[in-house]
Amino acid sequence: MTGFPAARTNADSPLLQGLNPEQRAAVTFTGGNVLVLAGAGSGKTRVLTTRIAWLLQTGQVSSGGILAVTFTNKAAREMVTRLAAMVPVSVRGMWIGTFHGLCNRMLRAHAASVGLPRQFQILDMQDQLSALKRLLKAHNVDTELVPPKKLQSFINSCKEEGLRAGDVPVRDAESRQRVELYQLYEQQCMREGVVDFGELMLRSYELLRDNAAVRQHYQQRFRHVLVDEFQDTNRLQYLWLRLIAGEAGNGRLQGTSSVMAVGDDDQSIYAFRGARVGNMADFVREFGVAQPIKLEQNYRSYSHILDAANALIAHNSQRLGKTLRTEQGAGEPLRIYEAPSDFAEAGWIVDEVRQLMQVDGFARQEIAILYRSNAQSRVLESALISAKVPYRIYGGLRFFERAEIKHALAYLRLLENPQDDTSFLRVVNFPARGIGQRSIETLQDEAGRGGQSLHAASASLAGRAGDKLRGFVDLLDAMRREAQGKPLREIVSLVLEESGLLDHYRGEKDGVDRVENLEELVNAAEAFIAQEGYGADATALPLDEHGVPLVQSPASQGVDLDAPFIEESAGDAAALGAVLGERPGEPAFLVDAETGETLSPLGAFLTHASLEAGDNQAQAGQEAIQLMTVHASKGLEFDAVFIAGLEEGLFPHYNSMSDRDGLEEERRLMYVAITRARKRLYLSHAQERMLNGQSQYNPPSRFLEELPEESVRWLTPRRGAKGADGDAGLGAGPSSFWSSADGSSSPGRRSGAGGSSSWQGHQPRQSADERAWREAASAPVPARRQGAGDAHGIRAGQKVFHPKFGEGQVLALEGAGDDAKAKVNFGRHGTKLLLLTVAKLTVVD
DNA sequence: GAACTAGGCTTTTTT
DNA sequence: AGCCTAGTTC
Repeated sequence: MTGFPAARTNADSPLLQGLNPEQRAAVTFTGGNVLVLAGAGSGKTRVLTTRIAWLLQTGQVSSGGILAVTFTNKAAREMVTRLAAMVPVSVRGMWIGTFHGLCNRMLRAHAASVGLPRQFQILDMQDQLSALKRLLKAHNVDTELVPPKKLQSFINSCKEEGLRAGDVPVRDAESRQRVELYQLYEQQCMREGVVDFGELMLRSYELLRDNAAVRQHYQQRFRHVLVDEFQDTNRLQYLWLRLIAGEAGNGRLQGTSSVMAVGDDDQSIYAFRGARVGNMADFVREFGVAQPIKLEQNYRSYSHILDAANALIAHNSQRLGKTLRTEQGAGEPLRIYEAPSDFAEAGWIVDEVRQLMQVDGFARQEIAILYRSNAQSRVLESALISAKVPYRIYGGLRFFERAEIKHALAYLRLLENPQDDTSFLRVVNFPARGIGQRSIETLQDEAGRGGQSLHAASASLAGRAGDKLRGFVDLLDAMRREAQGKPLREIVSLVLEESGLLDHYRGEKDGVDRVENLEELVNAAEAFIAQEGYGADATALPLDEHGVPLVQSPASQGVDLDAPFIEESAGDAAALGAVLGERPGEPAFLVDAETGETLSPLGAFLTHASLEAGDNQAQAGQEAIQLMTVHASKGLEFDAVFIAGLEEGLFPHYNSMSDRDGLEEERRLMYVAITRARKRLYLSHAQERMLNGQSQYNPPSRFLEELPEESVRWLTPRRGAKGADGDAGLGAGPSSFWSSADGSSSPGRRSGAGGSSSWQGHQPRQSADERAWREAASAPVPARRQGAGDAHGIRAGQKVFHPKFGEGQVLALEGAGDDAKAKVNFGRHGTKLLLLTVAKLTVVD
């Protein structure tokens, strides 16, 4: 590969300006494969993107020879953006994406060779679970004995290890059954033309392993492979990389390409989903890494924060070894606060947040509150709401995972692939069209007999059920016909209307948000088209979710492949079967030369929806405090960070405390949390916490003990020391608990530094809230009256409490004995007629 | 088929 | 406590 403007050698390239010696060594490494141990905040992404830019600029590789793999779409996007800003080369032609995104791309290009229909759909976890439930039902397997979720994680972990059902050893009847179900599930997926996430990876691996031509093609194409977050790779991903990097079949590595694996063993926090830190050591051995490069210079945090992180992680026994250092000053020590309750903890955090903003001038979006589990966000949220501090919460349902969106996507998938039974079942009776369980079971039996899809079987069903089912199928077929040739936006629109989804939600009293989301889906479709270049310009290349063309344009194949700054076109497509088809007046399609099948804009959009579930919060970009789990915070950084709920059992979590590996992963999680902070770090724990509906009294996290004395400051007397907190300990009953919680919110309690302004106005607010809280928490005492016996301590006009609907007023009573009912107005929840023998009603005095 | 209730479950999460 | 599923009743 020649032709780049004279390969400038190292030192004078502007790209290398400002890099420290280790970073520079990594960027310019030329000795084959290398492992980069990149500590938190050590400029890892910069090194990765600069290396790609440097490789291109020095003419060592053309853009088509680059393969860069990340774990999240966000990371891939970031890499593309930064790279585009760095070098004037088109990022098209480079393979930059997530493992799954790239595997998807590979499978689409070779669909016929891997035995998949070109328009195969991708199952997300939800879809997979419902497919499994259906399978279990069809085979009369007791879900008590084989919980669907267990089966799901079994299958997924098999795939993560690279194991097909036939490869899994069988020991006893139970494991035999699981393996059989794995096999049956696979058959079901193939029949329906769907693949799960693990399958994308596994099938792509098998393609490379079993098809020498394909393997050699990609091996020769990718001269440089870069892997981000290498500590999070699972076994299969490792094997996949080995093949890509030049392993010949089962033989040894031949080293056709150079691999740079970048990772940090101390930040490995995904073992629970198959990540294998051991891949780092294996990589060093099998890929012949002479000397790992360590990036230990931290550009993010003050030294108190780093000292704390280093001291904490030193408690782990299994490490490759690495110590972060910084040239920034000491900064302030970490502040540790003990609150009497989770409620008080939230109150304290909000006060500190306000002080950070008002007194210290921190920007809102530069403050993050981190916690171990999502359940903890509630208290924090309510404290922020009452203090009127805008916040943004990560996690939870994402756009494409919302029920109404999944429904709409199911209709769209059925247009694309009528065999998709999971989607069929999802919407066959939604909105309700009189097709009940019985009809569906009959249909499933019929389909099972003929080995047909539900769609196909509908034609041969007799009776009223058959008519109704045919009505549904006709509707789908009509929509499909109508969608023919229309732009994606209109297809989505017409499906929303004609499926009856919009009408359904418009008629629902809480349907406003859902209607809005559905309308948003139309916009998302349009944005997808605009961004990906479909349709609008028939000569544009179809792009995948990272703005990379799915295949090369035939027109570009005549271009000098080595010309500088020209879109690379290595021609996998031409070489291996896929060509870009363009028809006058129609959007570009991806065409499989072997089968002639096409991937339409709709197909591409559906793939996009599966692979990238979208943001979870609508109000992105707004200036707000950031709330998220520690897991979600990985890769981010903030000026000020709060880590809440540092209690034994919560962080470290119970389920991880029993073995050393689990505990060490928790400690790495804590390490990740600490290293998110640039300037300030606040740690807190509560003596009492409501968890799963009951109070828990947990001692402070052991991780607090593992921090160096010099770098922390306790704002409250350290546990064990005598102090004002003594009264709220373990033995405290409900009443003393609440009084102690109240006590904590009095300004006088605070031993930390000033900032009194943020304290004003806090006290009354919290007391009011706490009163409401207390009422809600103490009101229901279901044991007090249940059953018919004294059913009628209840009279009209009384105030009652219902565990679900809250407080309400009894409007009327009717019936008697076991049939006695009360009509109760629950305000916000409306008026309900409740059977007194059943409903858990309590009289409120 | 729809509405409602009872009962079980509950770490983290991306693709 | 809150969410989801299964079961019951109208």
